[in-house]
Amino acid sequence: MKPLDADTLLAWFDAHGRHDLPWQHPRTPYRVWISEIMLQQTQVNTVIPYFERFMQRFPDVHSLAAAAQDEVLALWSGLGYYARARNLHRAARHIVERHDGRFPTTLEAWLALPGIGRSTAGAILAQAFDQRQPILDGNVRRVLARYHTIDGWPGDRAVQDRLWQRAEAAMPHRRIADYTQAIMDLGATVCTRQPDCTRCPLAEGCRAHATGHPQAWPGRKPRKALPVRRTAMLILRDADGRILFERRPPAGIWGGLWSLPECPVNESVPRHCRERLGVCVDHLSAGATFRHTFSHFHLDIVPVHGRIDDAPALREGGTHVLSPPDEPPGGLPTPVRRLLRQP
DNA sequence: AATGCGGGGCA
DNA sequence: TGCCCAGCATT
Repeated sequence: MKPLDADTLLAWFDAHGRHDLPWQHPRTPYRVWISEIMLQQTQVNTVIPYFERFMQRFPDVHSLAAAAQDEVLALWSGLGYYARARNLHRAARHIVERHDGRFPTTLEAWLALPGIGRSTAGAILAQAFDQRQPILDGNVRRVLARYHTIDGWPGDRAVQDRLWQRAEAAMPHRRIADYTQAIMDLGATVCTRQPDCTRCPLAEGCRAHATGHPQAWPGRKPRKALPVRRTAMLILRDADGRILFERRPPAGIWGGLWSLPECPVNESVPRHCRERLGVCVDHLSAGATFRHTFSHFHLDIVPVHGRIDDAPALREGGTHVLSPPDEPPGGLPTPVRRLLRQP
């Protein structure tokens, strides 16, 4: 099978690709690394403001390694998949402690860092070090699955293996950093879910385009109906208007973030607060239920407002704190931020 | 409401 | 090695 033509793609990139992304100027290993982690599961336009704020606060790997996890998560708050931020922070410490603050230049060394898989490692080496390494992110997967009409869901091992083979075969021997950005840009701007083949430089050799139904690739993940869980989120204010925040466990959903105390919907809120939080609540009122959807379940959230004592006997050191709603003690999950914005 | 988006961790 | 897990934006 004929690989796609890298020269044609590079010519398109020179004329129509994205050359003004923040991590391209300057294109340092640190900036490329941070951007690649943020770009896992998250689109470019969403990432840009987070990237700018992150660079302001943590301009290099040393400042990141020296930071408290709370501060890293606070800057990540709203981006989702918070394990990325925890792994990024661990990786920064790893680089400072074991690589003397210098970035690795081999695939193996990057893969040894938490949060770095084959595609991310390839993207960093190609873009920051101009090494000839393939990548296979969602954009590239879409382009290659269509160009070669590779059937099946890319999550399947066999399908993934075929895509990696194509990704390797497509790499040019020069301008690898530009090529890597080019094929991602094509997937992000032209070969999207509803592709615009009239603007595609590769349409001529694309087998999916030839079928007239390019949107049929890549195959979709087989989906089940998501279960629904319910919880009450407690917005408990003291006399000064401060809110009771609760730190979530270090892993799992919203791991390491600050959130609101929760109460199972079939339990009495006052009793739950007394027994689990050690506070007395009154003036309870429920708000409108809203839905937050995770990848594998819906969470229906009932906001419950209440008043608590001036000096609650908070249990467990460090897991609970009273703070003004606009000055949370750390990063908050998106539904909690939304809850505190519109009381 | 459905879809897309990489990698970690565990059996 | 094959599952299960995770949080947003976009459509």
